[in-house]
Amino acid sequence: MTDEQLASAARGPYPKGIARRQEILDRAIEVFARRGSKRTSLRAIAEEVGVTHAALKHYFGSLDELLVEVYRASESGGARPRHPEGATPVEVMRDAATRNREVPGLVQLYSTLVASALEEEHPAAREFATERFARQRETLAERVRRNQAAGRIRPDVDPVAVAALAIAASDGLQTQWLLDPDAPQEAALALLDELLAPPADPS
Amino acid sequence: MTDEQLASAARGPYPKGIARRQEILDRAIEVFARRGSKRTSLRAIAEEVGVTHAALKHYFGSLDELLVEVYRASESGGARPRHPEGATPVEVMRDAATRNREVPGLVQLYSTLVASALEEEHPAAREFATERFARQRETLAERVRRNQAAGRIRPDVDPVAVAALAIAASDGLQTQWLLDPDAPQEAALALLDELLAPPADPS
DNA sequence: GTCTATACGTCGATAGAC
DNA sequence: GTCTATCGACGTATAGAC
Repeated sequence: MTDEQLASAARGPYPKGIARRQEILDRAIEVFARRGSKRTSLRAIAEEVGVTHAALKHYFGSLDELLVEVYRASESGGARPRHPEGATPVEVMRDAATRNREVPGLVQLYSTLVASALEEEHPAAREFATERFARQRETLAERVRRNQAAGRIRPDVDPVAVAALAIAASDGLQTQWLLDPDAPQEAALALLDELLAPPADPS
Repeated sequence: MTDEQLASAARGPYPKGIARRQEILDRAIEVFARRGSKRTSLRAIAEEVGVTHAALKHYFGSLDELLVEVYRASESGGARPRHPEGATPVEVMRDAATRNREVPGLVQLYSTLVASALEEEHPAAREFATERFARQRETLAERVRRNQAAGRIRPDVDPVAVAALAIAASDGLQTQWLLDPDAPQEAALALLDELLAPPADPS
């Protein structure tokens, strides 16, 4: 089976199909953003988008795959802040968290995807989450190294451990904050940032 | 409506009913422990427990409530390590994480409950998660204060922020580790512990 | 290729018999 | 207190219209 045939089976490689798929995805994203955390079934999305649920299946293969695509698009859709080279990993996560707060239901969607990823019968969600965590750890670890070289993060900490910690903290604090807006999300992230800074040097 | 009537509607207040409920719950816990992260529907659980799904509903009200009860019991069921008064909050979370690893499916169950808690139509899960986070933050913050008084944690950090951070880190690192056993769970928690320790004092 | 119509099996929930 | 019967909704699968 060629790559083209594979792609065809899953989503249609031809201009018309690709465009249609994107069109449906755009509508779906809009529906999610408007709905907030409300219930989302394949059939409900299909109805709001204006097609049958079988059409969604045709383009996306499964509900999980559609949800992954919607999350990917929603996440990268907002205003991208372009962090300066030297921004702290925690600062990056904090900006992401702030942006997430603007999009209703996005954190819920993420949480659902991660929970599904932990169960065997959701391969699409699992692949998404595993890949995303791995890539995030890599990217952030590299940023830690840059910060260490610039003297902005203590040199005696393992970059990968810092990355994993920052991701975990960001994810966990967002859900705590969503359940209880009094939970100290910003304060806790700021705290982590300070803890990672090198000991004060009264040069 | 009296408390007794309320309890009756939900779970049966009379000795026989209570005993039966506990009996069913015990079987359900055993089923979960044996099954690992496998699929869990009200009907599947009922079949393995040896009753109909209607009976489960009678005693637990909803699938969510049953899952919450199973998680509560599984979590507190294992060997309780009784931490020394002076144990660090991170040490406490690390022990909990280690224990969780021994019970297949427990972290998945927790993750499912938290994800459900973020959606409006799961009040039982939401109440469970909100309460649990709040209580955990309180308990851990108190522990932070004790550690600060004893000079084991730097005095200049906010106890509640530390507690929220430790919980988030523990939760997030467990899911990262589950998706990728190479993810630095222990290392990241150890790192957080070190960061919270007071600056070395060469007395 | 794109999409609809239709059907299958399972789900959580509910009503009423016993 | 526990069952059977039934409900509407779900994700998925497939045949075939165009």
